[in-house]
Amino acid sequence: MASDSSDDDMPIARANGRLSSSKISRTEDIALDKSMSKPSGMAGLSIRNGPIENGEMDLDSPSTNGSKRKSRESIIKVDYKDESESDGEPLAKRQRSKKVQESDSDDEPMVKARGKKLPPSYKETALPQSSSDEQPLGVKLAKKKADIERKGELEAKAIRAKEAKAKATPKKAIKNESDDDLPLASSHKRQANGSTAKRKSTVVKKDESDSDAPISKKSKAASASAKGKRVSSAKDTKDTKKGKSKEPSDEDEEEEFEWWNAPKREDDSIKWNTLEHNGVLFAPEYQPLPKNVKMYYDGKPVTLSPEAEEVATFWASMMTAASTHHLDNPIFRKNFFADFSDFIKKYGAKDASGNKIDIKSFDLCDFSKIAEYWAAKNEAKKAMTKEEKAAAKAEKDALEAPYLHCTWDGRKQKVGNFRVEPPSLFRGRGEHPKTGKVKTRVLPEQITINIGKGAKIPTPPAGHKWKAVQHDQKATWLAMWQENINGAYKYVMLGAASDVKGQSDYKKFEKARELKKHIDKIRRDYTKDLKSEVMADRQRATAMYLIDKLALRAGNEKDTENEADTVGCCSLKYEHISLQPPDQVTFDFLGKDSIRYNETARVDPQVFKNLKLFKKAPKTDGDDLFDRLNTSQLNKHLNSYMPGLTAKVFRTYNASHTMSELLKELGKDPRSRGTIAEKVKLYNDCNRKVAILCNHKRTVGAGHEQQMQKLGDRIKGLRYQKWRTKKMILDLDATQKKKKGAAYFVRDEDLDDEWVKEHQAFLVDELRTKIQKKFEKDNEKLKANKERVMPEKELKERLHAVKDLEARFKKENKTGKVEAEGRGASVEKFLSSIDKIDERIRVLETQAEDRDGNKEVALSTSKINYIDPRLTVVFSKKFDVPIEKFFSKTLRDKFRWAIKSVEDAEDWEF
DNA sequence: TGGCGAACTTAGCATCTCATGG
DNA sequence: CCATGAGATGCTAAGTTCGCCA
Repeated sequence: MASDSSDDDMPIARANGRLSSSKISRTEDIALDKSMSKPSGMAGLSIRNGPIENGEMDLDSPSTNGSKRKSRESIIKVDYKDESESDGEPLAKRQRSKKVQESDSDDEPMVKARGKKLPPSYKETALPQSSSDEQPLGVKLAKKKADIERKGELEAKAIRAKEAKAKATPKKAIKNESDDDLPLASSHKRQANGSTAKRKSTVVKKDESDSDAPISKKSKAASASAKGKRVSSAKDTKDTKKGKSKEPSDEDEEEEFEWWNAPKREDDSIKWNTLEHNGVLFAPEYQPLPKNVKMYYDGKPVTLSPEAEEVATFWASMMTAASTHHLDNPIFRKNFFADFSDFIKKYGAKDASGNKIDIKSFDLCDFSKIAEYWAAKNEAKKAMTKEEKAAAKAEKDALEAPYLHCTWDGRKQKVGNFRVEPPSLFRGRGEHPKTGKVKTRVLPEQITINIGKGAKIPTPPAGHKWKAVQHDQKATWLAMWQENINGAYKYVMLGAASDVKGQSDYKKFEKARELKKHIDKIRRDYTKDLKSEVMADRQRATAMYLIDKLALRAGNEKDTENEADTVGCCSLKYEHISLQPPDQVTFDFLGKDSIRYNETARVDPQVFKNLKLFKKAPKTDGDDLFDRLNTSQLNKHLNSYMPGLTAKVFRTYNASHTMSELLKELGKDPRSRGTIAEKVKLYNDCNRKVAILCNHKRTVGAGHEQQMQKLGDRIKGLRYQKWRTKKMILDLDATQKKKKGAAYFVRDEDLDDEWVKEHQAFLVDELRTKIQKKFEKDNEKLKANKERVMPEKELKERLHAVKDLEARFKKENKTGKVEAEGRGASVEKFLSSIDKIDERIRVLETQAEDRDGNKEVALSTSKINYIDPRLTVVFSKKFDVPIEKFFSKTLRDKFRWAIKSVEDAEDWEF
C-alpha cells in the first residue's frame, strides 16, 4: 500500500464513499494550520481555501496538496438492486447510500430518536433538549472533565511508582495493587492460549499447591478445589479477613463461596467442570379467543384460524398498553400487516358464512373487539381477590421453580432468563427496518442445550426433541436458539447475582483500573499521533481522543439494510459533526438504541483541525468521517498497550474514574455532613453526571410534562396561599404593613389576576368533589351497615362550604383584602404557617428540580454497568449511609462481591 | 483482512410491586 | 386504608468483542 494511488482501490476500512488520501502532505497540513490559526472565528478563511466556511459546515481546503486524490467521487452507490444482501464485493459492507439523504435530515417520520420521540409533529417542536444543552453541557463540563483527566494521568504515574515499590515488598497489600494484577494475569492468559486451548473438557490441573486454596471459610473444600485454582504467590492475606468474617448470615442457607477471596484461576477459559440444570420454560400455548370475540374486516366479523388469530392478538394487546407509539409507526404497521397477511394466506380466514376471505387492506382491519376482550381480561385479573392472586402466584412459582437455579461446579446458582421468549411482534428500536414483524414461537427443535456431561439432560416437551445437546465447558450458557427475524442468537445464561457473572463483572472493573496505569502513555501517544502524516494513524488518534474524552462507543459497522441506522465513534459520518471555529465541535447522531447524542464539545485544536481534514471535500453526507479506521484496527492498537484493552474499557474507566473523583470532591461539600437524604442526593448528583457523560437517556414519559406542570401549579398554589396568609396578617393588624414593609405583602408577579381566578376556580372545584366523594363514601358505609343513607339534602347542606369559599374569593378579588380565617387567628400563628408553607415550597421545588434533572437521564444504566460498585460501597461506609439507599435488593445481590470485598476497606480506591 | 458466527455486555422500555400520602 | 406512582424488576434489543475461516 503505501502509495496514495493504492488507496482508492484498496479500501482500508469501510470504503463507504469517498476516501481521504492515505497520507497528509506537509503542505496540506500547513495549509490547514494556517486556516485555523486565525482565531477570528468566522473569518478563518485560509488564503487558499477560499472563504468557505459558514462556521457550521465544514470548511475544507479543496486544494493544497494536489495530491492526486482522485477520490472515488460518486461512489454513491446507486446500485443495490434490492436485497443483494451478500454484497458480493469485498468493497464496502452494505452501505446506506440511498438512505444517506433522508437519514441525515433525521427527522423522518416515525423515528424516535429520543427526545424527538414519536410523532413527527412534536418532535421538532420539542427538543428543548438540544437547545437547552447546546453549548453549556459539553463546554461546561469540559473543564471539570479536563481536571479529572489530569488527575488520571498523575495517578497513572503514581500507581506505577507505588507498584514498583509494592513488588519489592509483597506484603499484605490487601486489595489494592496486588490483586489487581491478578486478573490481568488471567486476561493475558486468555490471549495467550486463546484458541489453542481449544480442547473442551480439559481438566484444569491445579498446579501449585492448591493448598493455597485457603479461601472461603467453611468453603466446601470439595467444590473449591474442584475449581482448580492456581494461585500465584500472592496468597493474599485476605485470610485475615476470612478469619474475622462473621458468618455471612445471608439468606442463603448454603455456605457462600467467596470467590473474590479465592485465588485467581489461571485458565479461565474453562468456565465450569460440572453443570446441571433443567433447561428452559416454554411460553404457554396459545389459547384461542372465545367464539364471540373477533376481528372485524370492513365492518364484518372474521373468523381467523388460530395461528392468524394469535398474531392478531399480538397487535390487539398492544392497543391497550400505555403507549401505542409502535402502532403508529408506519414501518411497524407495514411489517405487521405483511406478516399478518402471510399468516392469513397460510392458515386462512373466513367470513360469517364460512367463506374464505381476503384481507387486503390493513385500514379495514379492526382489532378493537379483541383489544377490549384483552383489556377486560386484565381488569379481571386485577380484580381478583387476595386469595385468588396468591393462588395464581403459587401456581406460577411452582411452574418456575425447577428453572430458577442450576448447579454450577456443585454450587447452586441463579439462572437469568430461563423463559423462552414468547412469540410477539418484534419491537425494534428507532427506525428499524424490521420492526413490527412477527417473532415466531420457538420450538424445542430449535434449542440447543449446554450441560455437563454427566448431568441429566432436561426432557423436552412431550413429542419433541432438542435441536442438540452439547457439553461445552467454555460456554456459560445453558440453552440457546436463534430468533427468526434477524437470526440473532438468544442465550439462557446465569443471573447477574451468580458467581460467573460476578467474576466477569469484577474482571471488567479491574481491567478498567488497570487502564489507569497506562492512560498517560496512551494519551501522550495519541496526542502525538494527532499530527501523524499517515492518515490512518491520524484518524485512529483522533478517534481515540473522542472515545477517551467524550466516552463515545467504538462504533462497529452495521448492516443498514436490516438494522436501524445508528453509529458510534468509528462509524461517524460526515453529517454527524459540525465544526465551529475555533475549537468547538457539535455532534448530532443516533447512537445505540437510536438514542440521540447531541452535544457540543470544545476540543484540542489539533483535533479540530483533523476533523476538518476528515470532512474535506469531496466527502459529503453519507461518507465516513473515519474512512481509514474501523473498530478492529482500533482495538488491535489498544491491545498493544495492555492486554485486553479495547474501546469499551474507556467507557468503564471514564465512568468509574469520574465517579471516583466526584465522590472525593463531595467530602468538601458541607452537605455531605447533612442528613441521609442530602447525602443520597449528592451521590445521585454525581451519578447523574456520569450518566450524562455516557449519554444514558430515557424517554420523558408522555405524562411527564403535565406532571411537571402539576408540580409547578402546586408550588404556585402554595405561594398564593402564602400571600393570602400574609394578607390575613394585615387583616388582623394593619400596623404590620409598616413593620414588615409594603413589599412583603405584594403578590408575586406571576400570580396575575387571571391565574388567580383560575386557581380559585380550581380550589372551589376541588373542594366540591372532595365533599361529594366524602358524601358518597359515607353513604356507602351506611349502606353497608344497613343504616339509613343520608338524603341529597345533606349533600346540599355540605356543599354550602363551596358556596362560601366562592363568595370569599369573590370578595377578596374585589377588595384586595383577605379576611383572617381559622380559629384563634393571630399574627404569630400566621407567621408560623407561612414558615410551614415556605418549607413545603422548598421541598417541592427541590423535588421538581430533581425530577426535571432526571427526566431524561437514566441513572440506572451507569450504576449497573459502569460505576465500580466498590466506589459506592466505600462511599456508603465513609459517609455512613446504608447501602440500601444506593443499591436495590437485586443490585446488592449482583454486587455482593463488591460489598463484601471492601467491607472494611474504607480506603479502597478505584 | 474482512466477513461472519458466536458469546457476552449494555440498554431502554414495559410491567410489576410496594411504599406512601391523600 | 386504598389508589397512585416511583422505583424495582423483567424483558429482550442492540451493542462490542473475539476467534475462525477463506
